[in-house]
Amino acid sequence: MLGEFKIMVTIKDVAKLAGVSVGTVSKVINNIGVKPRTKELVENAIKELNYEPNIYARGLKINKTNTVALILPTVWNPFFGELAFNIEKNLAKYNLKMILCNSENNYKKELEYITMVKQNKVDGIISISYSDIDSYVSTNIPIVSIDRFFTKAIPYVSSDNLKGGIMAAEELVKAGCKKLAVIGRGSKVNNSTTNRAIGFVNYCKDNKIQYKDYYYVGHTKEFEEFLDDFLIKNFKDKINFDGIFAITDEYAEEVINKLNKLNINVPNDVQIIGYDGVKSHSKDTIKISTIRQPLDLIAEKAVYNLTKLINQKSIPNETLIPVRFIKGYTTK
Amino acid sequence: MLGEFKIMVTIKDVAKLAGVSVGTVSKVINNIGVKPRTKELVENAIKELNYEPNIYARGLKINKTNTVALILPTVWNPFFGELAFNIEKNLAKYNLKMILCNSENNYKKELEYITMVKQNKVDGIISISYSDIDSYVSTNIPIVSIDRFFTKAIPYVSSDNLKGGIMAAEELVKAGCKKLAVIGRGSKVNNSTTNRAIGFVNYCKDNKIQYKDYYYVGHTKEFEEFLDDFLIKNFKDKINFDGIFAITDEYAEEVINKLNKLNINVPNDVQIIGYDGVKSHSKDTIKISTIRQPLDLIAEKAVYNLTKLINQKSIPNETLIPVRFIKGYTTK
DNA sequence: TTGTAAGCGTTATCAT
DNA sequence: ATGATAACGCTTACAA
Repeated sequence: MLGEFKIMVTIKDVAKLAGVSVGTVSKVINNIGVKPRTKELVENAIKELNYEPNIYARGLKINKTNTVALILPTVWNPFFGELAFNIEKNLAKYNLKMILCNSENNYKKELEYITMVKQNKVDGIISISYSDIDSYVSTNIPIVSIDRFFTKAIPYVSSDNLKGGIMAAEELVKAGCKKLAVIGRGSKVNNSTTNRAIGFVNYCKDNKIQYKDYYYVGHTKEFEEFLDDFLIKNFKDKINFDGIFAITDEYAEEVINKLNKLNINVPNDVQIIGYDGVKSHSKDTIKISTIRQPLDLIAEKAVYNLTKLINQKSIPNETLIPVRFIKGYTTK
Repeated sequence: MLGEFKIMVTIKDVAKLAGVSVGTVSKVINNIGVKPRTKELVENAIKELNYEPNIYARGLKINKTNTVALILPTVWNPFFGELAFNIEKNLAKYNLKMILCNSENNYKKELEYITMVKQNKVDGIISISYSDIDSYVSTNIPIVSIDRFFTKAIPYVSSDNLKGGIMAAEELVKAGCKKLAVIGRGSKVNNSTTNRAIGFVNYCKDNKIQYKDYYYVGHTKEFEEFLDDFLIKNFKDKINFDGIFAITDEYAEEVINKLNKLNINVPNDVQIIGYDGVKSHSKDTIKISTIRQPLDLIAEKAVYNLTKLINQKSIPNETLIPVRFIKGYTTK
């Protein structure tokens, strides 16, 4: 039965029982050349005593924790939930454990975890932060950012937002839309969403498609007004756009709900494409047409990059993961 | 700037700079009686050197990690996401970090984490497991279970399922229902859902209300058939029940969708109450009438109990958290 | 009140 | 191939 021994059994006990030295036991544990016969002896002793190496003693020597901190705004959210799930899964491949931190966008809590790296509590950090902590973060700790880049040279992994924006425009056009609009909100430090809008706009310009840009930089509260304004002005009496790219699925949903209230039918009057492709759980299906971020691949790459960093290898500063259009009911 | 020093600064360096002994520095760190003047000296040195105690060295001595493992099926799910969020939040109050493990109901992965307690990697465990790991778990490791109880004396925290079942019946009756049914699925080791059904049935019996029990013990796949069967038989030509208690919101949704396909209107023809009251994110609203599990309180209590356990204090084997009925659109 | 030093369990170096 | 031992950074008796 597990956990049966209150008293700790140490490498010394194993050595004594096996009739060898502690050094030899250590070698067996770490797979360093020992005679098969000796190895067997030691392994038997380990089994018999139910021995587990004490990770503190080991950590004190080799300065590794095999633990990584994941900092995100909150895991209570389908997007971050899916991401956290995938990060943990990928860390497990490297035998790394994940400490989870809900920063709730509080930069102090974020910094606390960065301190942990120095305390040797974690080997590295994967961070999704939209706070302005750039000036506190030094580049010589192993840290990988997801979804946004810092002003400093902290490597980041994100979906190919620019391409995603292009794709959204492309798909709306393919579906027959003639008058496009992009709507969404972003902060100064969040370039992910900005890039989506830029990609969209670029495509329209390059292909001479009529479009209007309603990308708003500022706070959530003001954006509500901004959004209402946009809808009233453009959909109350006439229908000014037949294709809308909402910068996130959340905004897409909001737009759809509000359009419904104005008696505008989606997708017949207006077609809508969102961004993210969030699923509430692994078997969930996507309803809104969207540009899906492959969170499994983003997680995989972020973890891979972090392990490189932990082992002092260099990695590219930017890693872009391709996105895909998923058709839902909001496009024809 | 954080993380600026590659070379580790130790307690010795602090002692030297402050002109005191390492013992004194240690005392300052651990708030043990030192002269104010000395304290100041040491604290200045700490600040100047940007010193952070090495948790491994400390852990080796005092055998504490200030880390707790949370084992759950998957964080990629609104219910567990909310729970994980709240657990982390409450652990933080005690200065405890949370290692997250998605077991995906794989008992081997669960056991791996239980081993970690022995390795001193974590101080304790909070586990939501529906696997049959009872025989592997010893009671002398600090572990608190959520939502189910083990055959062994492992303390658990859960919502008051029995009361919840009673409440569901009560509310359906209050809303005018005369012919009730409870439907849902449970496994042999999951007594949470079983208790909900029992509570429901008991209330009906006690109050002489017409009811039928469709609680199914077995696998998900078979249950699909079971559910279809139930609906066809009871709602295809006639309407046999006007009030249904679904053991979880998920099942409630399924029932509603399938009833819609049979052209049965909810709540006019049939009223439905679910269980859980899951929110996708903190600002989400509840749509289905439901018995809500207060995951914040469950988390709080689970963490509290675990800290007691870690400090060798005894705690009650069972902790029940009251539930509340939340009215949604599925009841009148 | 402060300093000294042993020891926590492991790894790694150096002999053997 | 194996054994003896120093060292990792800290806490904690105990001594001063």
